Amino acid sequence: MARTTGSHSDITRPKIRAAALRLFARHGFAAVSMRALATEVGVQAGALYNYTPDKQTLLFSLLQDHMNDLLSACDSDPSQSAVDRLRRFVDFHIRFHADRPDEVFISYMELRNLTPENFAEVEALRRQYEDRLETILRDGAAAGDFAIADTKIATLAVIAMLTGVNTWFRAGGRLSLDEVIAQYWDMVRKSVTAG
Amino acid sequence: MARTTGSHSDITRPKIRAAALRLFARHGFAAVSMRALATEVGVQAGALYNYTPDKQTLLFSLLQDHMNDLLSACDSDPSQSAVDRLRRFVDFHIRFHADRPDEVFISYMELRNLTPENFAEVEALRRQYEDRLETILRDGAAAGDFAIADTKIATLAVIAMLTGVNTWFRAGGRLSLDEVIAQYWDMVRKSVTAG
DNA sequence: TTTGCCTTTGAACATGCGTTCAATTAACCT
DNA sequence: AGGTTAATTGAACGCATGTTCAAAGGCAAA
Repeated sequence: MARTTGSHSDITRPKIRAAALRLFARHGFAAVSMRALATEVGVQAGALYNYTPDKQTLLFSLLQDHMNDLLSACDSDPSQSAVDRLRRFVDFHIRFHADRPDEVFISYMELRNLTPENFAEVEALRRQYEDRLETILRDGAAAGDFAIADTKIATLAVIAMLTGVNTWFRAGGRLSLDEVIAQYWDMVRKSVTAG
Repeated sequence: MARTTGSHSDITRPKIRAAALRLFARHGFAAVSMRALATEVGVQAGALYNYTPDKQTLLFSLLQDHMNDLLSACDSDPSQSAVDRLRRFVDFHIRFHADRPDEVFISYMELRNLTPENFAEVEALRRQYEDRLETILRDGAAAGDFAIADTKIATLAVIAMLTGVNTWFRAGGRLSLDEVIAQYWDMVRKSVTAG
């Protein structure tokens, strides 16, 4: 056999990316062989190399696209008040991440499996995202809306807290996403406001 | 050659654990071969099997010991006020974790490389630790000291926030650990208090 | 000095890894 | 209908993997 009926790059390419996302998230990048990935897609291992030069580049591409999606979707309207922008950020962050558990998981767990060059690129994108939040906190502190000792620490603390939702939240669980967001917004708001 | 001069299980055993901790944290469990580990220790791969039945058990043992250390070190004196106990918890958590970056990293990253049985055991220990914090929050909420909508969420949010320190804190950096703890305590306290 | 235990070596085993490529065939264009 | 391109197969490459084990030799007690 050779080319199979119905085979087309427009079909196979997204299947490979989806399968890689799922398997990398479930078992870890190093633990997923190209043969296992190919089996999940329904092709032989050799066929994968029509779509990626190597395994490393496949991982990098997934992480890079995820970070770019994140930055594109995160609008920061500087005309609103810092409090409103922070509220929108919390809502956006939790919702966006809850929608993409595999991407988020991989983006945190598999960074060390990137080559130094690829790591630097993804890390720069992540820092851009953190800067969006830090800008909000700094603007709010300057305006007297927030009481924050160190905006860099507060940024990292808030992001860690929000991203933590992904470790336990499951749609259809005890709490709806709206309820979760409401409580996190309450805690975030109080944590950066004068007590 | 066979047995080497100076070889002794009291020396080799801790060397293996230390090397495994370091390498697993740096490269990930799946990416570290038994031969690479043996090289780091200074023995041949076969010698490792005097100290662990297999690679999986070595990982499990490291995680289990870490969680037991954590639970032993975390005293919870119920005679104090909830606010004091929470303050002590924040201080303890950040300090304990900052002292053991490799153990903490592995405990979060390599859970999925445990067999289901081993995973369940480690997970149970982790839940015990979370329960310590939740008890503090629930007591404080009952006493009217805290304003918390859902103590389970608040528990997870606070732990995620605190553990996030490990992703960026380095001794000798811009801020001392005391300064970091002070700011995190400020944020945690405000986040669970009526605003 | 001899005896027996403790520790390590080094080779071997079967299996799996990422990657390459000529051959093969489906899909598309004219 | 025929020719070109795109997609896939399946075998092969060299090398690394976790684990086992007989042989060897350091160590401590008698």
